Amino acid sequence: MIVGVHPIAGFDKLLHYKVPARLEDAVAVGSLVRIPIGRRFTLGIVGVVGAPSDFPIDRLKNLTDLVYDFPALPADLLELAKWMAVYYAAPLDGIIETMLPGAVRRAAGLKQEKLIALGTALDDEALAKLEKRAPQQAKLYRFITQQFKPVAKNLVLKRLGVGAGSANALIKQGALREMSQQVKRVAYADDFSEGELVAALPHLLNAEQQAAFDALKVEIAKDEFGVTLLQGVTGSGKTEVYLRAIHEALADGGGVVFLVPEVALTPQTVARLRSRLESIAPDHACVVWHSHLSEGERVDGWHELATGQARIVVGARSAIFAPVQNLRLIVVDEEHEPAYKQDETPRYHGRDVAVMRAKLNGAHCLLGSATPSLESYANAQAGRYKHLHMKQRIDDRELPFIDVVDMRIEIMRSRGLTTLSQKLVHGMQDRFEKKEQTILFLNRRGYSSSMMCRSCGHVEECPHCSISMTYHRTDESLRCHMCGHERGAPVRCPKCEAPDIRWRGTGTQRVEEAVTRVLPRARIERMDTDTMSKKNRFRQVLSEFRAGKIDVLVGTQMIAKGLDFPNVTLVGLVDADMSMHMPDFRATERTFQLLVQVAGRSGRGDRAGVVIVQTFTPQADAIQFSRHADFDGFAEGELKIRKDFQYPPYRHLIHHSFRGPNPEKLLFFAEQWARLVEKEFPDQLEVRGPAPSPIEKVKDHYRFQVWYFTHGVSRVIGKLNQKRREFAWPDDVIQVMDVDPVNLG
DNA sequence: AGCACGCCGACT
DNA sequence: GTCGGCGTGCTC
Repeated sequence: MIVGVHPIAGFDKLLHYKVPARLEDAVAVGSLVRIPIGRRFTLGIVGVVGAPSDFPIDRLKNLTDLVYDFPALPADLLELAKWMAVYYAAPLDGIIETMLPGAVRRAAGLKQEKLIALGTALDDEALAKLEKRAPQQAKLYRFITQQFKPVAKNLVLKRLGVGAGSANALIKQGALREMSQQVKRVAYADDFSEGELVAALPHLLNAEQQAAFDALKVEIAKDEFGVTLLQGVTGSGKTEVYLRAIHEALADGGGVVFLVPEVALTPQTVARLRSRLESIAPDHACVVWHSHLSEGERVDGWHELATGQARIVVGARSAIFAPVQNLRLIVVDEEHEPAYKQDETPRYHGRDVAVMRAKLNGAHCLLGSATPSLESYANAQAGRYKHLHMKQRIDDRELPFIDVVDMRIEIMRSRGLTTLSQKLVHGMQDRFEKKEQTILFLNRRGYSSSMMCRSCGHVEECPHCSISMTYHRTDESLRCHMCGHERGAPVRCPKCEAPDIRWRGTGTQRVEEAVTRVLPRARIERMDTDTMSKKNRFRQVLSEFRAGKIDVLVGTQMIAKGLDFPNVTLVGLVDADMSMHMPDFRATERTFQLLVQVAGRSGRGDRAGVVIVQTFTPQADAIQFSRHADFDGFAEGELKIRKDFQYPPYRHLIHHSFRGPNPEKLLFFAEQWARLVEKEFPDQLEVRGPAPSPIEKVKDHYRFQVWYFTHGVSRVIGKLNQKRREFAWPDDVIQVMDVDPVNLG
């Protein structure tokens, strides 16, 4: 029997090995095996059974060992890994590595045992000397000389009552040899502790939940691939629908993966979910999977799933790689969350991988969100996903005190450039007098301005990137900070021809200045990348703010990192719409939500915390605020897009980086790349900015980068990989840095 | 990733 | 003459 193995050794090539007769029955596709490679040993995953086509069979080596007698990377995960390698232009071995828990990669489960055997034999004289000077050592030595094969070190020492020191001394002088061998660990004792079974009441479903569940039940019963987008406002009880669907899949004998964003994996959440799931399927343990588990815990859970003792896993992003058998359902909660994206190679999106894994297994994938991502929404609109709605809240709670200020009116009133509305200014002054605090949020740093039409609200955006163009005073131009697109600054509005163009100063610096003007005695601190360059500054400012030494904090996204400010009773979103024009508007949305929570928590008696939202465009009417708690109390206050909000169409922004040690070679790649784009992708690919970018030196290697937009990621990357082979580019020369959906209005 | 091989400058 | 720098290529 001959098998092809993917080594986990830092390179990406299928190597073939002969399988020793004793292992033939147990080795199969997906097995984790130990292989000799060069003069060392590593682990590898069996990828195919069969002889190589381009390598002489008589030169094949034997594989050394089988680590587990079950497939460590089941066929579906191996397929998934191959798909990911193409889709994310990442080396396959790296992907396989991320799919396996670290301990498994190091062949844990195999206990190391030290053996000792005879080394260079001592002559009689030396033995006699030893006998006299070190009787313990002599005793051990004599015992070993009587053995036919190496013996377990700890066993022998215990039997003979000899200390480890004696053995080590003999080993050191060469009379004995020490070696280690791996021993199969005894199967895990099934001792998962009975978590207090929190009263796991089967909640009654309301009409909407029931309708959603009925629809899902049909989908799951089909036993074929499909995706459902469950769009339900927060508090509409999505979780209960998930649980019913999971029950359905488990009852069918299937396996389930339940993904949640990492932040949602609090101990309470996990405990509650776990007790509910285990009451649904009492025979099957629920494995919890996240980055804070100890290595042992993770291996145990992995083992239970891989052997079929457990059929359901709840976890963050990487839980999508759990070796769940007979997969029938994957649930991705809060599918829009950016936490599903991995920011290191291999860069992948947990939700997209989930959809693909469902496809490979003929399973159903359920995506849930109150505010679906653009790509999921677009897929639902296009009919590729089934779209379910839940619009009704289970319990209506009071709304936070949220004021939306129309800045167009504000500007007319003040007849000039306005950064802070009257309402916000009065609010801040009031807080200052009461010794309470204010946070002003604006996700643009610096002093730069953007152009905006005063009569129609039009914001000039980059035609390629959809971000607002930045005004550069030096040469009277508008520039895109993303792709470098440039045009002369217009005199009248490009849309309605009105001459009322306003150059809005919306950077944090300008906000800080404005606050100083209206609150001259207040202590103001600005927090953005410009001011936080020093390492400890960030923590220092946050702790000072918390201690009340700062009255007003002006900041960008980064203030969302330490949001525990009980004395903040006013939050100002200085420019709500500009934020919504940014490509990463969801991150901004998230910051909004967190800030609304801050205000929601800090009410004073009968006086609720206040959020003042400043906005210029009618589009902001689509922004709606609400305050309520989800099932786990995770969201206390939330901003969301109103349900009839029109999602803009989207494309993907792809960022590739080409790297290598040789600049001349890289230059050659760059030229080939340019020719490739010209010839192969005239309509699918729109390369932006200098393409390719100049070659630059980074640490010990060189690189150039390319950004482009595309409607079909897999098509383009597939083509690119094909060309890579044709051009004989090295495997690792291309790296996908990022694949991001971009909204283009 | 390791490791060998091979091609050039420095030097016990 | 050899030692050793790293650039290049291979590992079944």
